[in-house]
Formats: sequence, structure tokens, C-alpha cells
Amino acid sequence: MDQRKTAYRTHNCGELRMADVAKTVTLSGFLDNFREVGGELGFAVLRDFYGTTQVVCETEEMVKSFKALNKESTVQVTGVVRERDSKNPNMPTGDIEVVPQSLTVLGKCRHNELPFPVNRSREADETARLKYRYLDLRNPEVKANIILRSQVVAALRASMIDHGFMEITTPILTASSPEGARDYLVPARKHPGKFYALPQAPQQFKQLLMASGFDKYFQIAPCFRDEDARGDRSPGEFYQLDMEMAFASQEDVFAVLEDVLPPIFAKYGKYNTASPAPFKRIPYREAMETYGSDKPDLRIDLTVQDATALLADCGFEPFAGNTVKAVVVSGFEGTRKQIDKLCADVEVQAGNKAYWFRYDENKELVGGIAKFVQEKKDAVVEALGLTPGCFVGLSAGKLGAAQKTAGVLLKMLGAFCPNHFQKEQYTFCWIVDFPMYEIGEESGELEFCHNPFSMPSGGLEVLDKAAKGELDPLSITADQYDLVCNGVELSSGAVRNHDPEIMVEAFKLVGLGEEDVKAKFPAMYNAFTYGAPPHAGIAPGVDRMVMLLAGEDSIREIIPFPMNKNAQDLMMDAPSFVTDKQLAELSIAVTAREED
RNA sequence: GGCGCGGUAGUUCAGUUGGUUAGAACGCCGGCCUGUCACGCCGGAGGUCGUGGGUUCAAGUCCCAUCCGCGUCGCCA
Repeated sequence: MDQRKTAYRTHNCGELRMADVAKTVTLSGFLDNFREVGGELGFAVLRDFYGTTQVVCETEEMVKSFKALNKESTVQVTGVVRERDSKNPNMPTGDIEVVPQSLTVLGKCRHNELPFPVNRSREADETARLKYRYLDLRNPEVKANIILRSQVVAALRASMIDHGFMEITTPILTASSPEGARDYLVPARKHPGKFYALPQAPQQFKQLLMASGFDKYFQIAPCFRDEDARGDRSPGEFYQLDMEMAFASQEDVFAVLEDVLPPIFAKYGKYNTASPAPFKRIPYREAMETYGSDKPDLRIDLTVQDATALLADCGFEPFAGNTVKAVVVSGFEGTRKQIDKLCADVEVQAGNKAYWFRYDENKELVGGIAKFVQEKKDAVVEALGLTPGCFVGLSAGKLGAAQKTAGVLLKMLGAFCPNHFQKEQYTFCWIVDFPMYEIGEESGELEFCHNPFSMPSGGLEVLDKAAKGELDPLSITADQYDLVCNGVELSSGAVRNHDPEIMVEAFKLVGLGEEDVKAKFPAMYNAFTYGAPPHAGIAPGVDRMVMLLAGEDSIREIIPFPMNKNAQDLMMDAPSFVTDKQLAELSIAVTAREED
């Protein structure tokens, strides 16, 4: 079947070539532009999903017909394909043009002034783009990201199926879960006062599928979280390549993604190089110490050094009694102004100051806080391994703050120094051995660091030791891992805790008992008491992956119909008020209304 | 919720120390143009300077408040 031909066309706007000359064709598309070059000569450009084709008008009547139409109207043109007198090598169909015999208006554009020019919509105000997203998407550059997304999703699906995984959909209306992000709630009409929740992730369902005897599950899964947006995080909803494997461990999960992702990144990405398997594995604590981040960008060849012993007592007030971290950049070329800007940017992002000095070509310590380190010059040069022309960025504070600030500094310096940043590639790594527990900042008590579903490394034995006081619970790690690519956290995953006994012990350490486990995750707890396979999984974010592949900085560029920062759909006008009748049916009384 | 940046024509922007009638480009409307392809040339219309208050002889410009947008931190098991 000829997929190009429809009731409204014989060919699409991107396919006609010299070989089609003399054919009578019918094209349908949007009126992209009309250039009137004389009373009886004009050129119309017709655009559809596939491309653009020039239509040449050679009669006064045809010129008038086109001129009467607003741009972006949809039209149908029947005519003869002709070789052009003056060809356009920049256009795939630039060798030919269509001489129209008839013009039919299919959908009139009633607006002679558009909210923004379609072919330059990316420069337009974001609010206008979102409100008129259907016009924004007519722009081939904007459309390209959505096409890319479709291709990537198709490739992921094909590869997962090829690896023996089965796609299974899980409920969208489900129960509110006690942990994690804020839920989106849906009132239950038949149960006044009760609510469904949209799933934050299919986490419990996929584990229940494992308990049900499915072996390899995946799903391009919609996930809903009512949390504030970021440039790389859409408000409300997003998609994950959710997957889980039975009778499997961390290495099995790693092997699948190390096989699935690099070819897709190399094929569809802006850069055509992706880390080969195996990806580098970095324990969480090492990542924080070496890169100042749990999502290091390994395209940057800089690392963080500890300078506490060296500099804490150098007399510079902010260092006193604090942890001091240093990032050394060789071959640094930046002006004072650029350094100041960089430090200011670090402070904004890290919420903590950055300091600096340089070791210049004359082997002198200069600039920034140089006078405080002058006394220890030899020790500093030796300990930090300075060579002439080095820049030293510094951070100070409690361990976590110093690390984090140094991490931001490292990324900024990397982005600033092309000689330390091999940009044109996708570099993956696994962050492993996450701590199982932490001391909560508010409570001051032991809490789960991430989610309580993860298997503590060492299992029951380790938990027993911690319970008896033979082991610091903070030293317990979980079989939990993050997948990071180019400094972007793509995914979290874990070997799950499938043993009710270990689950109860893990909860006991944070002061919760068996009843709490049962109350919080009844289905999963009960299911596991009937014998569950050891299982593990992960869920890479589809939106983030497509963002990386498209080379976009805003997540809205790779979502067909994005919401704004405040979780509003400006095009559909959602959220919106509903009628009193609707509320009454749901037994809901509204106590506050946003002013209109 | 905190912080930063922004809001001027349909669109993207400029607007000096507060000072005449708020400008440009693109788009739109009219005219000219027989090979354009970001067509070209001539002319024209188009503004509650986000909103409200204040200072001043005079506010797009300064001050206060407020709304909206984006970024960022909090938040995101």
C-alpha cells in the first residue's frame, strides 16, 4: 500500500523529484508562504509533515486566489510537475515545481496575523507557544523533537522486546502511597470521602508482577507526581522506561541497559558516540568525594581534591574548622571578570561561596585568596599537584556542603574549559552502593535514605548486627543504583527486598514494626509472604533521555503538549473549575477558590 | 515559599541623566515588480509601555505594592 497517497493527495510535499516531471499530481498542505513577483507570477510554498513543495502561479487569477488566502490555511492543489528554470539546491524538492490547474481551500486560516511566525516559533514567548502549541508544532524544528521522541520510544520498545521483556500496562487509578512525592488524587464517586491516586511510578505493581510469576516486565509508563517543575523536570507527569526482572540481580539489570541504551543513543543522539559496556561503576561515597556529585559528568576530566588538612588553618576565616575542597584546573585561561562570574554562578547554584587562586606561569600564587595560602606555598603546590598556569577553585563548609559546592564548581569549570570537556559524546556511569539509612535533617533520627524497597547489601545478617549495635547503621549500603549520563540522573533502580523477614528488620532500625510494613504496603507485603522471587529493576526517564538525545535544555521541547512551570495547560485551560453538580456527585466541598 | 532575571506594536527587541509626537526589524494592509525561494522597491496602519498607587512641572525610565513568565533553591520514596 502506498502510504503517501490519501483521499486528498497523490503525493506528499516532500517527495517529488525530477523523475516525477510531467506527472499530474495532487498535493495538500499548509500555505507556508506566498511570494508575488509580478502581476501574473507568484510562488506559493506548500508544507506538510514530509516537507515543502513550490507551486508556481502564472495566471493573474491563480495569483489572486493564493494572495487572498492567509498563511497557514490548508489547501489542495492539483497540477503538473515541471522542472524549474531556477533550481533551489537547499530544498529537497528544489528541482521541481507544481503548475496548478486547480486550488481548493480545505481549511481557511482566519487570522492574518499569527501569535508568532511559525517558522521562528522557538524564539517566541513561551506562554504564547504553549497556548498555541498546535501552531508551534507546525514548525519543522519543533516537530523534529517529537518525531525523535517517537523514534526513540519505538527503538526502546523494540530492544526491550528483543531482550525478552514483555510490556504490561498497570493501573492509572490506584491507591495513594504513603511515601515519596505528593500524590495526584482522584475522588471516588462510589465511595464518598475516598480517593484514588495516580501512580508516582508502577513500583508496587511491577514487583507484584514478579510475585505473580512474570519474568521480564517493561512498560513505557506514565508517572504522576505533584511536585514543582524544573527546567529538566516537567510538572505533573512524565514517562519512564520501567522494567523489572525476576530471579535477577544488579548485574543482570546492568547488562540489559548496557546493551539496550548505547546503540539507541549513538543512533538517535546529537552526538554519535556512547560509552560501550560495561559502564563505569562509582560507589556513592566515592562519587561525592571525587566529583562532588552523585551525578558526575564524566566528559569533564576534573576531580575534587580534599584540602582540609592543607588549608583549614591557613588563616582564611571561612575555612576555619571546615572541610575544604579544591578543584585544580591545568592550562586555565580565563580573565578576572570571567572568574568572578563563574564564582557568582557557583554561589547561586550551590548556595555557598566559591574561592580561588592561581599558580601562574612564574610559579607565583596570585589572585583571589592567594595571600592566605602564600605561607604554605610549597606544601600547596606539592599536595594539589600544581603546575604553572593552574587555577584552583575552592569550597568550604560542612562535609556535604563543601562537596556539593565543589561539584558545582567542577561542572562550571568543565563547561568553561574546552580542554577539560570532551563534549561530543554520551558518557554513562552507574552510581552504586547508596547508603540505606541517613540521619533525617528535621527529625535527627535514623531514616531510610531512599526507598524502603531496596535490599540492604548483606541482607539479614547486616541488619542483625546493626540491631545489636555491632555495626553503625549509617554504614549499611543498599543494592541500589543510579544510571547517570553526561551529568544527568537518568534513573534509579534497585535489587528489591523480596523477603518479609528482612523487610521487617529493615523497618525496625528506623523504629517501625511489622504492623507498619503491613499498613504501608499491604499488597506487596502479603504477596511476598506467599513466596517471591528475588528481583531487581530500574526505570530510566524517557523525557530526560530524549532531552539528552535532542540536545535540548528545556524538557518542554521534547513533550508534545507541555504544561507551564505552574502545572497549567494553557492550551486546554487546565486545571479548571468544575460545576457544582460535578462536585456534589463526588461529595466534595470546595473550601477555597483561586481568584479568576 | 526564598532568591535572580524579565514583561514596551501581531512578533522579536531598542529606548541615554526623568524632558518634544515612544523607535527599529519582521509581520500585516495598499501600490509596483515575469523566476522568486528570508524575493525586492514605495507608501500606510498598528502602543492602556503587565496592573495599581506614589514622587515630580514632567515617569516607559525613579519608589512601593501586586500579577504574570522563565531560571534557581526548597521539594522530587
